[in-house]
Amino acid sequence: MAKTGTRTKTETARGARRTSSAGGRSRPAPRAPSAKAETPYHHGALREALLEAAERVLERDGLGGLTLRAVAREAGVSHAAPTHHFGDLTGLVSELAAIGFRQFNAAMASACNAATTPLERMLARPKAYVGYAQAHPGMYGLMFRTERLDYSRPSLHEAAEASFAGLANAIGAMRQEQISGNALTLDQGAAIARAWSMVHGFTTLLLDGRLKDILERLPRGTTAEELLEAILKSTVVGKLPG
Amino acid sequence: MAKTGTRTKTETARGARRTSSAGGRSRPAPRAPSAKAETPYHHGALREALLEAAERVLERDGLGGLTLRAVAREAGVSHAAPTHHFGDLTGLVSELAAIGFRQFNAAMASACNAATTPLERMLARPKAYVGYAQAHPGMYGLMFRTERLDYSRPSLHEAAEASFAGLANAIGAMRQEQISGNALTLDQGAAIARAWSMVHGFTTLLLDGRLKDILERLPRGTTAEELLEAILKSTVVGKLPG
DNA sequence: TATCTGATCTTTACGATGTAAAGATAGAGA
DNA sequence: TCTCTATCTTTACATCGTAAAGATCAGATA
Repeated sequence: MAKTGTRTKTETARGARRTSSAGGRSRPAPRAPSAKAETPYHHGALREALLEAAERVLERDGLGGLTLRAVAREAGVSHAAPTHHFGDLTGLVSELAAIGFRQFNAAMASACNAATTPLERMLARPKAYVGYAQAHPGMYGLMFRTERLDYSRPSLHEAAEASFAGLANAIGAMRQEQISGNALTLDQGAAIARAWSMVHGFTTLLLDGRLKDILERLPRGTTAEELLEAILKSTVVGKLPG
Repeated sequence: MAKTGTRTKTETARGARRTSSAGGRSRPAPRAPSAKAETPYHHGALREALLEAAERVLERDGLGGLTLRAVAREAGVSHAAPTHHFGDLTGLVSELAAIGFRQFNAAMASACNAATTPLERMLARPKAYVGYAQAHPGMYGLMFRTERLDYSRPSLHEAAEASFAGLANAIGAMRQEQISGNALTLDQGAAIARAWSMVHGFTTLLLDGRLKDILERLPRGTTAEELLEAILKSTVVGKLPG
């Protein structure tokens, strides 16, 4: 998609760069954490810097703004630099999505650990799911909306797999069953797919603003979180263990 | 996204014009159906032809292939012709999405009408929902995945609104309540959001291939439809009226 | 120490896209 | 017949992804 923005800056913002001039330039270990200052010659840690830049661009300008060239600009390198580290846009996007999945998994795990009562244990995970998506809508869109993901990349495959495993285990715990990785009964599969579908669907619709109609018709001031909780409770009624 | 395809054809394929698609394209008033290879001067019904071309491109090449220029090529007109009818890509995409919503609503309505037993009545709508998405994955992606939709366009707004109204009514019927358009109780809102979230989430995950893991672990040969049915029945257990 | 080598980054180039603006064309009315 | 206007085509430009060739630096080697 061609950007129609007003920016007309010359592509290679080499002005900020700094030619070696400062003869000393001893940069043994990659970059002291002294932020910008000296732009390094070979940078030293471009890969990580590009991923961080990409996340900033994503959350600032949305999925449509996440381009190879925009990321390169954000990181202050030439537009072709990312290619060397990620191959192509799909590569960068996939690595960023892997980071997203890891953040996502960590958020759910920590929420589960913080839960104490059975009811809390039941609600913690889905609430963390939606909460992460609300806090990082760009990342969530990257993980679940983009078509440009390459799941054959080990990092992405593993992170996404871990996400699924966490879900399956949570459902298994709720049903007081051991869910083995191998086979599932139709009942088990339905329980997993149902939980995932509902939370993922809710999140997608919420981020797309499609639940606004419903929220506005609810008693004054009802939040999305309250709606989610009502859904979860009605779904799970009478199924609390113990 | 720059296409990296092999095509090198000159943009304005003014030679191959006419006779291409056997797909009807009746063109009412202008041009007697003499079927001579004459390319029409002003075409006469470009707007409709472009929308039909767009749907073909979408289902053939996916969301990423749906570009203004590709649609213009498919319709055999210059690349800038669509602009006059739709303003920009968002305009064309939004009008096409409106068509999709109308098809979608019609599919669900007819499925509901065909249902006879209470159980069928309960399953007909969600099954038609998923069925439409499976039959028209490109269209469904256009309606629910694209960010380039302009809901301020009356045609799109109305079609999407009708879709929501149908859902709300169905839930109301299931709960044997009259759901007025104005206000909703938390219970009602939760029921509507829950149903929509679940079916939409299931559809999205299914189209994205994310349910493959589950399906493969289920008893040999279990289809997505059977999984959906299991989900629906487990959700609705003991709530059938009558 | 001086040079070579490979990895990293920059330049340059090309075809693709969306969109704006100006030119051409034909159907409808004067 | 002539002009007007909506429709369609050409031309132009900024941006995008990506390939390929040039520049630069870190570390190994001689």
